[in-house]
Amino acid sequence: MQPKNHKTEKEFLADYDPKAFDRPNASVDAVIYTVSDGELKVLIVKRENHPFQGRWSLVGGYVDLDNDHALEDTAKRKLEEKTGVKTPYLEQFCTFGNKNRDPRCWAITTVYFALIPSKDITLQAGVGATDIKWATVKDGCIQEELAFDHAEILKSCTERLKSKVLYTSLPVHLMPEEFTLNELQEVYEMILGCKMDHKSFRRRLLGADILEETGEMKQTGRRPAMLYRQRKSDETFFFVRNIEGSHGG
Amino acid sequence: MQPKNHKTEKEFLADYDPKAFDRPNASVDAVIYTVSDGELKVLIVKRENHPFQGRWSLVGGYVDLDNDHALEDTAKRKLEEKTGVKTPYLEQFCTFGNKNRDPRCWAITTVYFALIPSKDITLQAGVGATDIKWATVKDGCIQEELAFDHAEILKSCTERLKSKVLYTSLPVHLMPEEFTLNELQEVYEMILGCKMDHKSFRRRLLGADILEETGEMKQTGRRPAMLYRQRKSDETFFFVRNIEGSHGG
DNA sequence: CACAATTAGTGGCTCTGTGCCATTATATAT
DNA sequence: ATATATAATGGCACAGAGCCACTAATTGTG
Repeated sequence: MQPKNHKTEKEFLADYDPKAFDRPNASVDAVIYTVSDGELKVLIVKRENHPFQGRWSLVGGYVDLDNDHALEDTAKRKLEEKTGVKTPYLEQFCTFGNKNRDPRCWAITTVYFALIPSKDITLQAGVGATDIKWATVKDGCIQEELAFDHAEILKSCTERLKSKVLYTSLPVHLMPEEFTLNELQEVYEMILGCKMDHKSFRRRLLGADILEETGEMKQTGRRPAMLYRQRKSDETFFFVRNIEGSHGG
Repeated sequence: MQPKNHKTEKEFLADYDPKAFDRPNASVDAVIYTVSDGELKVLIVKRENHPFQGRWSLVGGYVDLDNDHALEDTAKRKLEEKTGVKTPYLEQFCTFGNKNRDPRCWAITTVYFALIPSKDITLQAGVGATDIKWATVKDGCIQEELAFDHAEILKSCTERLKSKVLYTSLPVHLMPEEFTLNELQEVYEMILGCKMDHKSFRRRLLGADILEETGEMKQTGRRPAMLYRQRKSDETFFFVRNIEGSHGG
């Protein structure tokens, strides 16, 4: 069959104008989680510009076509701008795209989620934001009203986080350098919203062989607890069985 | 803090020009799987236009800003155009975006994957394609050379499919209206590339309560086998434990 | 210095779901 | 009848989770 277009590929590319077509407006957002004061928190910024001027929103922005090599770089760049963290746990969650989510036009946003320890982070509002803070996540929601469909994004992203916590070692990425097993368990419980059995939890985590003893003990005022750290190979562990809540939780 | 922009949101929206900014070129692709002749297959089309004119590619295209309400509608529309199937199992897989994947410009594509039974499908090349066919997937690859980064997309998408098959009832969506448990098991084995134990498989699938007996038996020339169909509530079942291959597979 | 209180960690049992492999059941072909 | 092929079940072992009582180490109190 004879193609309609008689140009060579080279000629075609030379003549191509990306702005000649109507395409969705593409952006990147990041749901940045941490744990502090015994609560799951998410990073939000106050929007400097329209639309939703003055409203809180997730951290996000547009791809820098010259300097971002891939989508993930946009997410990493935004995260580093706001928190200074360079090597977070970062995972693509989902892409939301429809006609109504942005009052300006048909818009899509690729959402990443990040897990970072809360220590040593100094927040910076940076460009496009007049304020920045951690908001407490309860049942996938926060008190602050969010711009665009960000409340819905946060909700479904938190659902995804919860379901992955059932069969992975993800919460390890929320911990500081050194931590006790009970502290780790508390983070699991906080995310899942239910208590877990000590014995099962220890068996599971220690059996995964992803942690190593530091040799130091944490002095808590009661019986000291062994301190652990992540092993070098910081790959997420996938358990073959889901964990359950217990104690009627 | 006083915002720089003194327009009202209404004024801002009235003045907004989506084409004033450089954004990635956003598209949608679909990895459409089926099973026939005892093989896993994926739908590919031959490109009518530049770039990669004449090369095979995954089914895909651009969002119709007027008629597609959401990203998923674009995937559904493309799938129906090519196969006539209106209600496939369709799931968002991942969004690929970087500077180099399209020779024209910074491009992102949101990839969906679909599972459809092979019966009653008549393929239509449609607009933008000069040919269309099913290609056999082996180890996540097909023989035909694919345009853009579609080979990589197919590979990682097939990996995702495999990993989900370990703990879900997804393959049910590849089956015809009525099927035997052994036929379903063969599809599992084909996707995973290893044999499974009969007893475990039956226990698992029947225990999930997602199938119902039709009452009819399939006449195979040997002992007849019970025919099953999906129950009405066609939600994917998530097992709490992964299944393993066996028999040294 | 005994003893309570608190937190860390283990022992030992049951239960569920899977792996494994032998056995029974039902059809056709000769 | 007997062989053969496919369908389906029986029965046991094993891994990992739930459960709960127990031991261990520390501090505070009389």
